[in-house]
Amino acid sequence: MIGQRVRTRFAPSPTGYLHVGGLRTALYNYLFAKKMQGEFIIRIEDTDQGRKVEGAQKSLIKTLEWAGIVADESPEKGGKFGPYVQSERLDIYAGYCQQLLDDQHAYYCFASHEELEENRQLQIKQGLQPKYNRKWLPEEMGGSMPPSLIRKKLDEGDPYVIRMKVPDYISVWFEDIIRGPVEFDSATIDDQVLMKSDGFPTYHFASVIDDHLMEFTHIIRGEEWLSSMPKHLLLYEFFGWEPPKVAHLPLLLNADRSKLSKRQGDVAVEDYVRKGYSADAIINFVAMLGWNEGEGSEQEVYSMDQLIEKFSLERVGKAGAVFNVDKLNWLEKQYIKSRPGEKLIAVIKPILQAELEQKKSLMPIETITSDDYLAKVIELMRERVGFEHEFVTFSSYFFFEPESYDEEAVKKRWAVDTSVLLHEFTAILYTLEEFSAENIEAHLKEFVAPKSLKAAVLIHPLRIVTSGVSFGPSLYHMLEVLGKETVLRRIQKGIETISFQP
RNA sequence: GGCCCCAUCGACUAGUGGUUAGGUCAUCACCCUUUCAAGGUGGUAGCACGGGUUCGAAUCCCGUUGGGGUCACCA
Repeated sequence: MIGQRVRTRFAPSPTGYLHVGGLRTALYNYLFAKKMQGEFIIRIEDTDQGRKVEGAQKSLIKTLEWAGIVADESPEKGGKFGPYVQSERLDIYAGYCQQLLDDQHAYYCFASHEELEENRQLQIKQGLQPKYNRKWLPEEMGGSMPPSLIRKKLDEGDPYVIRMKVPDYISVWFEDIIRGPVEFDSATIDDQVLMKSDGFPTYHFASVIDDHLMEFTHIIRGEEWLSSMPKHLLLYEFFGWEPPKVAHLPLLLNADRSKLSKRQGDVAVEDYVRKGYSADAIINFVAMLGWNEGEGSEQEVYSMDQLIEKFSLERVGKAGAVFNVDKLNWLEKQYIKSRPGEKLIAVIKPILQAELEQKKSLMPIETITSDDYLAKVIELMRERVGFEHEFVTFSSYFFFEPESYDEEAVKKRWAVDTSVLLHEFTAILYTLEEFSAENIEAHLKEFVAPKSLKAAVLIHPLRIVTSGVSFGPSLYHMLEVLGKETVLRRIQKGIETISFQP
């Protein structure tokens, strides 16, 4: 193992969407592998046929790739350690299970669900830890079940599971990269089922075998697996294999510090994608939930490449971290502010085009869908939006006529003489040869000065009639971008529909 | 309940025996400003508690409390 190339894996079960906690686990595995110039692999753990969801495997991988986490080996990509789907490796598990049976490290168990449940209830009632009572542990392994009876059941074809025999009176010890030494007493470890009655292995058995066969050097997974670590270690010992190094990540938490769950917000990466968060921000955010550069660094914004360069398991914290959307939102804004215009245009254009199929625009389509126009909108709006799609939805007046005028704004800014003033000023705008921000501003001030009025008496109404709302970018620049024709049309419409409310 | 893990501002965290306990988000105030943002300045706010060890503990040890995970033929 020394000097061996680092290999890590993310091993989700295809039961649905990708959980943000899963994304972070995948990310840390990926970052660590890449940092060490090693390999990152995706393996699908579909040993529970009942929970398998059609299409989940594909969407899981797709979402990871969307986030920039691309595997070196996976079910779709293949690799020399395949197959990478556990349901396609059944014969492998069967072989290793037989070996454990032969070596008396595992035994057949014919107990029914009812029997087990009854036993469990009894133990709980007695205040004991629910554990299998070893009724079917054979005589030759220290139990009380005669081989003949086991043989008979087997011959009759009764359904059975295969359990591992946890050694008595030993302690299992290991060193967690994040947590340090952890110790368990074997008395607290149950005789875990290795093979289910449907012939499929359990997670514990399959993952240990695959982790070994696929030559992973480091297992990085959530803390919820910490307590099943001793079972896995025992299996490695039974087989005489060297266990990989392990790191158990702290959990992601709800605001109330319970394990991050639905009910209290979105947990699926897909939910965040749908809301408009970018991969940059989500990766950055999730990376900082439990890891930091340390050494006095005050950097908050990291690219994937920077994360790879700086990541280390030693600097992963031990305590759970609350998934705080406020910080995510802030990060998203940071990325929007610094994202190159072309990239934003590429994202915005399809959104706009979809909108244009729903709604009619009075503006020239070729103009408003041009890169040139979109670039101008972006420059005016990039510090004012929280998501990329808001370039279209939040400031829709750059593409569509205002459908209404903000009532409160009108009430506050529309005076008795506003319509008249606007009408007069329109005449000036009409004559403008150069419809530029500077020119508009100069003429507006010129118009207003002799009347000893403040520019605000026109500025606010102009914003209302052209945008419909009371907030937005610099008015003059906004008018310039909208263009003379549109501005004149909207002023006219505004004067016609808005009336002074005393 | 047994076992295991964890514990610095509301949130994410820096800190590894000597710091006015630092940064970011959020929040508050002010500045900038036609609006909204962005930006700038400043503020509020934290070492869960109790014992040790030590000249000296956020830092080391023990305990308490609190939180979490896990105890399936689910992963």
